[in-house]
Amino acid sequence: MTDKNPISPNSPDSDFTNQWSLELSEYLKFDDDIWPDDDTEPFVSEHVPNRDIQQANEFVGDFGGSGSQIDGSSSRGVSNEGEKKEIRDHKVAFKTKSEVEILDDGFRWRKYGKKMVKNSPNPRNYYRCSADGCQVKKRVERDVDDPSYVITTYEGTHTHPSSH
DNA sequence: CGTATTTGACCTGCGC
DNA sequence: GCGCAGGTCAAATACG
Repeated sequence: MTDKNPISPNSPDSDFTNQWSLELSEYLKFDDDIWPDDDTEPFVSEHVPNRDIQQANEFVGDFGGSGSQIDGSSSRGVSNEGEKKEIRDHKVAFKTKSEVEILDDGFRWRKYGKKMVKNSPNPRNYYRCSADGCQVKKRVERDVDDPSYVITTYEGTHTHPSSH
């Protein structure tokens, strides 16, 4: 990776600077709760000028696939400490139209895993916040029907200012 | 030199 | 009980 944006060679990057110059197509929500619409926003706060990503309204519940539920909370190995806090499982999935998955939302993400989903020929990337204490996780996967679309699933809530 | 990224291995949960 | 699917960690490597 020599470039930060390995996009198509013939695409005019005029609009593809390095921000969210894309259009939110669908907005998926999981769980009963959602981030506060006025505080501690996971991303796109004051860093992104193109903040036209307001509450869409496209509910897509079939994202979970067939029986595949998004779950990542499990006691690792020999854990027994009552770490079950009030931390709600803020699981939010965004379907964005972009050619790159490395969209800079103002936070630094460190890739910690790549897996291939059985329902898609596309790999799924797992990112985690680089900030200390920030246990926010991000999951990026390409759409099966529209490879031009990227499904980003955010898990958790940032607790530190964007150090970017 | 430090940080980010990579790939494979390994663990856990569920299903059959 | 084993296999599958999905998720996570860890060591090595690349790059700034």
